[in-house]
Amino acid sequence: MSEQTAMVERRMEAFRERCRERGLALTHQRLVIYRVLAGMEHHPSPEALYEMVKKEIPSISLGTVYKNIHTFLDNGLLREVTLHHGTLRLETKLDPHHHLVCSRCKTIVDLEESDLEPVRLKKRLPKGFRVERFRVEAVGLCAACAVAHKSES
Amino acid sequence: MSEQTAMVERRMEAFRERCRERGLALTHQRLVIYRVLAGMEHHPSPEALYEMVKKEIPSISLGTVYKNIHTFLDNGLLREVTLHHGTLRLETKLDPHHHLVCSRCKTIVDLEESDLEPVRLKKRLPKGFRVERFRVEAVGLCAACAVAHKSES
DNA sequence: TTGACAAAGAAGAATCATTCTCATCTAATA
DNA sequence: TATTAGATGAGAATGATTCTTCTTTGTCAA
Repeated sequence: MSEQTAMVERRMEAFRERCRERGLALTHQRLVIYRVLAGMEHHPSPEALYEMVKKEIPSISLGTVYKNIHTFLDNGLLREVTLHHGTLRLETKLDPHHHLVCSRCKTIVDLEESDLEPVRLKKRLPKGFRVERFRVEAVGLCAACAVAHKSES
Repeated sequence: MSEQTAMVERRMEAFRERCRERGLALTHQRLVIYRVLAGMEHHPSPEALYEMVKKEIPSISLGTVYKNIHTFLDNGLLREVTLHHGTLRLETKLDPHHHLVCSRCKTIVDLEESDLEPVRLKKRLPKGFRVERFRVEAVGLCAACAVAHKSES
């Protein structure tokens, strides 16, 4: 069994267990969606995932893929690679800097480059990727949301 | 004159100059769009920007705002706060890690946390923001795009 | 096992963000 | 000031995502 297959198997096991814990039905569609996603090297869009899944379940609908993506995200079975897809956000400050992002209200505030220890790779990257700059997002809760969050839970 | 106003003025001056250099007409709409954006603390969406600009130019159309945003981006007058807006990207790898992002073909590849010197703030943040984790994007060109880019220019 | 019920799926309409088209309009410059 | 390339406004078109409705399927108690 290859490294890759073993990894997919491990993730599927975790998936099944989590679904049981959360009372999520283990439908054929869900198993296929998750397995396909776990087996992909890159980070597909819902549409791309749908195309892959259709090879195994031709009758599946795009809506089902979207609905399950959200179910999985809500249950910590998936991660979004990017916060703030969905709408363009703009800035006129052009010198290098980073951002604080509130994971609850999605507000973005600047973080000066000088407030952060310099970001550095430990070693050269394989694969010939040429890094031009590092973008850092400090994800967390803004003051207002931290308060709201505490009183919720 | 406040710090803030002075900063906006400086950006407007740079804006005017850049437009002249690039042969971009200095229309009333462009000046207002840019000034409003430069004066905002946060990082608005096109829709939010449009709402602000409409207070000064009620007849402006949303299409004009979008078109100018792209003109400004193309000419280095604005930055997108987030790459990858536009479509959700997913991953099943749940342990902390970062990403390499090709700015040309938008491919995303994982970067292990252990490949990077740990990210650290130099000092406590003001404003009571509570950081939960750092997300780092190493932005650059993948091997394939680096080659393509060289032969283009 | 079976049957009832809640959860999940399929299909397609609806919505939201963004882009495009095209008929005016205007900034730049001669 | 007249010319004209480039810019705007209005609204249609597109692409991504969500919603609605009806049908089907897992799950669980009997």
